Amino acid sequence: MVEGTPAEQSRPRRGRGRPRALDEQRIVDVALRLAAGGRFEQVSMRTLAQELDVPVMTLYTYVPNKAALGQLVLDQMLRQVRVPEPDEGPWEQRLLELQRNARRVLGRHGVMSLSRYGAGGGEAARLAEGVLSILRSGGFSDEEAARAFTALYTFMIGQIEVDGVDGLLGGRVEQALEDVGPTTSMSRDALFEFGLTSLIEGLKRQRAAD
Amino acid sequence: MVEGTPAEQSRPRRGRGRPRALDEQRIVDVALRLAAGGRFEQVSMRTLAQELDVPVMTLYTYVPNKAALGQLVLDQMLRQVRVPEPDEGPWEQRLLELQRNARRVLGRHGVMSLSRYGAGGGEAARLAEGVLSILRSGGFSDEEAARAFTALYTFMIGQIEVDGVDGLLGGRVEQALEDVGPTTSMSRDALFEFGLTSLIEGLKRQRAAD
DNA sequence: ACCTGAACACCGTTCAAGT
DNA sequence: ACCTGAACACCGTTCAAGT
Repeated sequence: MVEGTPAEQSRPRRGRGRPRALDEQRIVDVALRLAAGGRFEQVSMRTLAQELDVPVMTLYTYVPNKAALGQLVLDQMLRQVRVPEPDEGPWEQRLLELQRNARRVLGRHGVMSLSRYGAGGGEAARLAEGVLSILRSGGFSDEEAARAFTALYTFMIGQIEVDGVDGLLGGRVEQALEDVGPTTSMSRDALFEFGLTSLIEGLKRQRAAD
Repeated sequence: MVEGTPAEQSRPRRGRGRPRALDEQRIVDVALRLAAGGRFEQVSMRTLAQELDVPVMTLYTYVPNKAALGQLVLDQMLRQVRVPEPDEGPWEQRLLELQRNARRVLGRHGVMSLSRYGAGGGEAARLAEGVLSILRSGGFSDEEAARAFTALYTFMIGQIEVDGVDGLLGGRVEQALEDVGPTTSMSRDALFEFGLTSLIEGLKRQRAAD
């Protein structure tokens, strides 16, 4: 799909057919950067264009609309999530590590409403397959693995959502939770580990019970 | 805080001081109705005003801004979530039932991005206290209960988020998940029960292990 | 006090015209 | 083909003026 012929590359400035001012990748990169610390929804096409020093409508030469751009950005984020290799420890640990990676990557860039941009690109499928194969290596049948996947996915979406609010509020979700009632000495990271460990433990029991 | 004097109530039509065309409750009710099947964010102040047959700016006499209205709407929704009484069965079952209730209520009205409107009103605190007291009755210490609460909260936020997308897409989340990989014969309701049961089971083990 | 029209500062995107 | 200015159909909210 890469089109650049040698001819084009050797004389980029003399181009008669006006050199493409932009490319999809650059748009996605800058969108990702602007979204950092906030939500992708908050980045407007106008702001993005301004940052790229280009009129707004030029963006639409490369991307059909904002939703499509969202999918590209999501895919780009997910690409950075590493799936642990089979030899990197027991399956529970690999599963934990994968989810840790995902949370870290999604947290580093601005968290977007993940569930809203759907599976879209191939990266989501890659990660899903990663989770499933770890579960299978842990003795889950296909059906059991699919069920467990859904539960893990739901928990992760919730975590990202909560982290997202945290980011927007400047680390004050604990405050909000305290206002509501419970207090714990655990950090947010520790609570994530705790919840995920508990869930994995529970899923293991359900499998054994089958 | 209710102000209505008998005098006012006995001659509502003759009011010299122009009868308040609206009240907060009516605005919240209609907002809740309009949000049904979608997201509260999608209901615009303009649409809401139109439905109430009132100029947009009149709304701002009763409500400072849309975010504040969101909190009122959220509180109104949470008010409908019943907390099971202590004599309604073992704690695991009561916990499951409470979460089921919450999901049903939040699903019936349009799901809003729950986490985005924060604790706000007293209803969130009421439900949190409900969950905590059930956990305590299950032998969790305060600290353990707080940790477990966070995990359950995270899972619930994720579920609501996923349900929300489901609603917007017309029940096609399964489709999206299938595209990504895993398939299961379970319904979404069954998967919710499965995930929650697993998590509760895991939390129980973590408590026992302490 | 309660109410409200006009206006402001934004959105994403369509459309027609430019090279 | 690639690019783009103007315009459209929206937002939430401020402000000043009305009763």
